Amino acid sequence: MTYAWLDAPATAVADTARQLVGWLAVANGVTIRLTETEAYAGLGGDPASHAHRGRTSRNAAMFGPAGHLYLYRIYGMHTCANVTCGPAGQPAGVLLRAGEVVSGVDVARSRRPSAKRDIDLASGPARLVEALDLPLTAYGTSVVDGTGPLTLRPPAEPVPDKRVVAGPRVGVTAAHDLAWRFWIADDPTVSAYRRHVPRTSRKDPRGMS
DNA sequence: GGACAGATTCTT
DNA sequence: AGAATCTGTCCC
Repeated sequence: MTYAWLDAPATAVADTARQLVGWLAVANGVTIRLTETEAYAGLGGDPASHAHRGRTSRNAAMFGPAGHLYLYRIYGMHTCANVTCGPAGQPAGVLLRAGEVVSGVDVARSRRPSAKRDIDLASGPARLVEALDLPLTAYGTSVVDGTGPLTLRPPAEPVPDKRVVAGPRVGVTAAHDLAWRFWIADDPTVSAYRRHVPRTSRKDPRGMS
């Protein structure tokens, strides 16, 4: 399968993020309708991007062709999923921030025992990955040709523009002015927006003990 | 070699 | 508001 965004330049990553709102993410018996996405560029223009400092073993997938999984571990315990955009050599990606489980709810619940309500099953990037049970071994696999565990499918009807809101990215200080987060207005599965706040109490701030 | 902050989530 | 807990980056 081929889609227009697969051939879009990396500079169009925000448009791609917008388009992917409403798409279906299918993996391991669970289907999630994406309600929230976030765009990340790379070299040069986007200090918040993992690719901003150049290629590493972790972000290598972002430097590859579009339509592949860039998975990364965050805070030592959670995994987040991006879909790569742009041609090889031009890093860009769309973070799958949240979605609504539309099939396989029982399976998703068993993977997310802490979720109190169904709308909490995938209401965050790490929650979404856990609901889909995407292992790190799926790193770099295609999301459009069926060879990997995750497949992205377009919705029957695109989400109309008037239903999609754009705003600042979550948890990001750099480039705070960019409205590169997209979500469906009033959707209960959209992750709660939190202004970036530095971590507290990593160590005794006074150096006393 | 070491300190630190982070595209988070869950519990107090 | 704090904890769990790993890694790239920056600064010795």
